[in-house]
Amino acid sequence: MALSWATEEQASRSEQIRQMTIHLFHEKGYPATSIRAIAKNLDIKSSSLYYHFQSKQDLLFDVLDRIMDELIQGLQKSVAHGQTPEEKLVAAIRFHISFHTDHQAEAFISHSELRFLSAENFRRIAEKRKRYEEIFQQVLREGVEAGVFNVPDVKVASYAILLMCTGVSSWFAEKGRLGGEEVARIHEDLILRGILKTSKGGNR
Amino acid sequence: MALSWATEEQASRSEQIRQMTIHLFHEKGYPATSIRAIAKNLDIKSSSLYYHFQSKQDLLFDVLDRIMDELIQGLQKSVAHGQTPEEKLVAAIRFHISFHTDHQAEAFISHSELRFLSAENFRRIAEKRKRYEEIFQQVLREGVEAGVFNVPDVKVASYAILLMCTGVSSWFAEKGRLGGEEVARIHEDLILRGILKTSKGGNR
DNA sequence: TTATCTATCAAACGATTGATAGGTAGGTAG
DNA sequence: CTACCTACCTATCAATCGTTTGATAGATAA
Repeated sequence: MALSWATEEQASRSEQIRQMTIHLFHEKGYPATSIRAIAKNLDIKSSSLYYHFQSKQDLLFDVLDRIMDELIQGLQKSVAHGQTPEEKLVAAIRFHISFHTDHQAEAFISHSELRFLSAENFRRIAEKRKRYEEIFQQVLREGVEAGVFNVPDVKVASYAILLMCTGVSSWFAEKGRLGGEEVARIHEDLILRGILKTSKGGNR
Repeated sequence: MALSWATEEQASRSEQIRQMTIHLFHEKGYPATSIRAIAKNLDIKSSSLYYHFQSKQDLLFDVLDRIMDELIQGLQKSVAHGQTPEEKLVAAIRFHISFHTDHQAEAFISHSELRFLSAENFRRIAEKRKRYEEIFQQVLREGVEAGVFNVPDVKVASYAILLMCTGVSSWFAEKGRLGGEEVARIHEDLILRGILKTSKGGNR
């Protein structure tokens, strides 16, 4: 059902619109991206977009909502693979960073364009973001209760970790000096050494 | 000379415009903030703004340029107070976070509105951003050379640290559970324990 | 064949955008 | 008094905005 189009060899027009929207929102942001610009890049007229989406706001919400679903689903799946809190945290960090290196545009707009959502749409997306953050916070809490993590404030720590990794999407370059895996490893080390009670992560 | 207005009891009109611009850019961003909206909030007409600034782009650059100057100047001054690399890093983190909690709007737009600068203006601001980052990287490099920091990649580490703290401006609430100093202390601990060779930062 | 659905188009709507031109009240300087 | 400067104003410009309307060619279904 959901995402079934992703496996088809040819993306539907709706999906083409979503991809182009993500691309342009990443470049210029929601207010500076006109409906006409999205249409022009797909070689159709702006009025044709309204056959697929009700409004520009509707398009923004649709795109962000799907990104949040991908994020939540991926994170849940990654964390489920780990047994100990430490393993779960590493899996979570690894997923979070790889998403931000592999889907830079999606990751970027998933927080940069939040303020352009209508009040009601913002509420719905914010709720999903909270769900995403709570998965991280749950892992941290488990580690604290198990006595392996030294975290004075779970909420602040989760924000610090998330934002550190989220920021990767703003500077990471596909063709850059480092690959996504190396970047992920460096962040894992930094975070683990920062919160583990027994200092394990040496120089690898 | 510069910033002399800041000490006057009554801000000049130019400064009023800058402050209102920062406020509105923070709320809505550059493209969604009209010249008329800025003027209306100051009870003048939009055409009057053009007496003080040449263009909307000029206003954006002026605002961002001054923020970057404040950041660089403040960071240099803070770091100069420290003797050891560790002291310098703590001072840098403390300044960076306090700026992001005390001047949330300025800090936020100093990275969120970068993409709306013209090519030439972007070049100039990006250069100042680089100068700012290089101060952090220099401190880290000193710590590595002195053998007290364990940092596999100075550039990535500096980004991780900066972005973690920069992100504070996106969630920190003046009236929230934690004050700016507590937030700063938590981040200091996390970072120091993450990069120090001898694990000092215990639970304070 | 006839009817309906899909996906597009041209044309136009009022509203808003950044910016400019020209004018003017009030203060300052010679 | 005269000349100039400061800081605003009114009025207007072309361009662009999101959106709506009505029409249409082609595919699908009865």
